[in-house]
Amino acid sequence: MSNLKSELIETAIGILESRGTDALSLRLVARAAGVSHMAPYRHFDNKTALLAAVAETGFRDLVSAIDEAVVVQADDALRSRAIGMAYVSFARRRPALYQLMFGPQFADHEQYPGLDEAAQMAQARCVEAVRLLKPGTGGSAADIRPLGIAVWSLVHGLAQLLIDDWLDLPEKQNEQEQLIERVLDVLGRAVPAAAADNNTGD
Amino acid sequence: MSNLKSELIETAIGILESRGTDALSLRLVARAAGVSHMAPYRHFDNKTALLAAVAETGFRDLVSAIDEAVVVQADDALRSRAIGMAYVSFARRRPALYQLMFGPQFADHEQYPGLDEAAQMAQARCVEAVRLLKPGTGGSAADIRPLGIAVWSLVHGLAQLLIDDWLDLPEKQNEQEQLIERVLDVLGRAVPAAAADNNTGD
DNA sequence: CGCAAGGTGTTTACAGTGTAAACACTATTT
DNA sequence: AAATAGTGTTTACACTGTAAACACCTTGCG
Repeated sequence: MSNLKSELIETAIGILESRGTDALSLRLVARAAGVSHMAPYRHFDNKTALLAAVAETGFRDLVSAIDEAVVVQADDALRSRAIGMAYVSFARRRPALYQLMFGPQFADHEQYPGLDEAAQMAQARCVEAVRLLKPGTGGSAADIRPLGIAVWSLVHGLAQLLIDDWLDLPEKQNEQEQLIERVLDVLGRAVPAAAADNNTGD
Repeated sequence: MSNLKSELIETAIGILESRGTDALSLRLVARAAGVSHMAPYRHFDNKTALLAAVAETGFRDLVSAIDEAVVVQADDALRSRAIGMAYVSFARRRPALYQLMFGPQFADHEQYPGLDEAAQMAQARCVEAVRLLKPGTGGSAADIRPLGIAVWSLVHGLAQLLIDDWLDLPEKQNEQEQLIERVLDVLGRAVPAAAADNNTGD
């Protein structure tokens, strides 16, 4: 059983979040973990594979954060909103990790099945946010797919724009959160409308 | 007047789009441009500054692509939709460039004012997409701000998810585009609803 | 028991990277 | 004519990811 593998992942996350993405070199991770700079290669094919493992635990943390935020809510509408807020909050709380998770390095998803699976779980939470708002029987899978994608896109895009500071936000933090809530609510109100559209359309 | 500066930018874009982000090293750009590997430093403070210039022309290209798609449309609703479609199409057509544009390297926006300005122009097109859908007098700036951010977030997030292949799309390309349209339309329908909400709310 | 095998770590080596420093040439200004 | 500023080059350095060869330690098996 190799203790070192998971220790490297945690060390990498620590460096990522304390010193930033640019400082995250394999050699530094190895040094910080107290091993030679080639030791990581016994547990990961290459640097990207280590980063993929980091990204995977990132996705699992994200899913946990969402689930924890959801269970304490009283009704479905609040639960749905909590998913979006928890998602964005996670990204803002751990920006470097979040960026890594969606970095372009893992283009070949076949190569990192664990990462892909963890990401799917995050996506599923967005679909869940839609389902919680849809009235009635829940509808067919085909119906909610565009809505689920829309929620994931909105929430992910907003997270990125916030992290990279493309939006100039109000200074006060509660105003920031209010603005974020309002952005998320745009979709929150759109979902029942779209669902009703589908019902009358058929 | 230095021909080399803009030539380096174009060369960099060429490498970026033909060989990918990982291959984009300063030294390769210099070699491809036929100069010594230190020549770029006469025109850019460092590698990031060159990348910022590349990103800036990327944003300008994006804005051009949107504007060209808009002018040929017949009415406001079509124009609004065309903005979103053109945005996403650009990202899919030039994925490496798009990723670079939103890369985390340019966190300090004070340092790259040209880039920031170009990005603001792209954001303005998203706000415009909202305005085209809002009925009546256009409302106050505060009203549309969450809507504009929502549009930019949705469109940007969708672009990223598409580029990095997180969504598993249908194979046929026209089905892909139909799905994308449906995702964008979720917000397209939400905007008038939200606007009406504001009107009745006051 | 002895010993082969495989897993885990090390040292050494190498090509490639971003960038600092010193130098050369050319055009412009005074 | 001389000083200056702009543009390019060569050289040097610390750092990176990774390949290769070697050492150790466990484990299974004859």
